[in-house]
Amino acid sequence: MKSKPLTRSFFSRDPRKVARELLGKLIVRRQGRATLAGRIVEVEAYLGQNDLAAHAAAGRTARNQVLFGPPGHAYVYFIYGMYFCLNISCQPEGQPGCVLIRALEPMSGIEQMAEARGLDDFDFSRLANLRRLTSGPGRLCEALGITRERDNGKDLFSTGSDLQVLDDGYRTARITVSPRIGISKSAEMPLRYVIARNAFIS
DNA sequence: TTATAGATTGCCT
DNA sequence: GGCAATCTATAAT
Repeated sequence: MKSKPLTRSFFSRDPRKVARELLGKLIVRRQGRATLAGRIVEVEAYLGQNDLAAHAAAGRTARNQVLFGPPGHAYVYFIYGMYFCLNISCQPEGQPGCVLIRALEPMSGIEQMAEARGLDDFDFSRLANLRRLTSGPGRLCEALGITRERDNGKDLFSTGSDLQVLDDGYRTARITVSPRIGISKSAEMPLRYVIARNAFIS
C-alpha cells in the first residue's frame, strides 16, 4: 500500500482516540534531500481542564496556545533546559488536547538520525544502539531535528510541510494501555498507549 | 523580582 | 538506583 497522509479530521477528535489510532503511523521529516521516517510505537494523550498534567489545564497561555488552535498542528515545547517534546494538537479549534509522541521505530534516514543524535560511531545493526536514536520524546526530537523555533505551531497539513504523519497500511496487532510517564499530577490516568512488546518503547 | 518544578536523558556508583 | 545538566514557564514574594 502506498503511504498516504492522514486527514485533518483524524485529529479533530478526543486525544485518547487519536492516540490509540496513531500507533503504527509514520512520522516523516523532510530534511533537505533526506527523508527521515519512524513508526509511532508509543504515545500519550493529554486532555483539557480535567487533566492536571496537561499544559492546557490552567487555561490558554502564550506557551500553550497551539493546544487551543485547530487540530493537526505541532505543539513543541522545551523541557528540562535541554530537550524538546513533540505533540500534535487534537480537538476542534477552541478545545485543547494533544497527543505526545514518545517513541518511534526508525524506518529511514538512520544515518542522519545518528548524526543528529551525536551517535554516528555506533553499529546500528545492534538493536541496543538503534534504540538510542528515537526511543524517548527528547531523543526522537533530536533525531528528527525538531525544535520549538522551527516547528512549534506548524500545520502538518500545509502543502509541502516538512513534517507529516502518513499511513502506510501497517496495522498494530495489540495495544497496551498504562499510566503516563514522568508526571506527578493526574498520574494515575491510563493515557499511555504502546504497541505491545515493541522493542522501541522508551 | 526571585524561586522552583518540570510530559528527560546520560553518566555515575 | 541516584543525580547533575540546563532553561523557562509559572508561582510565590
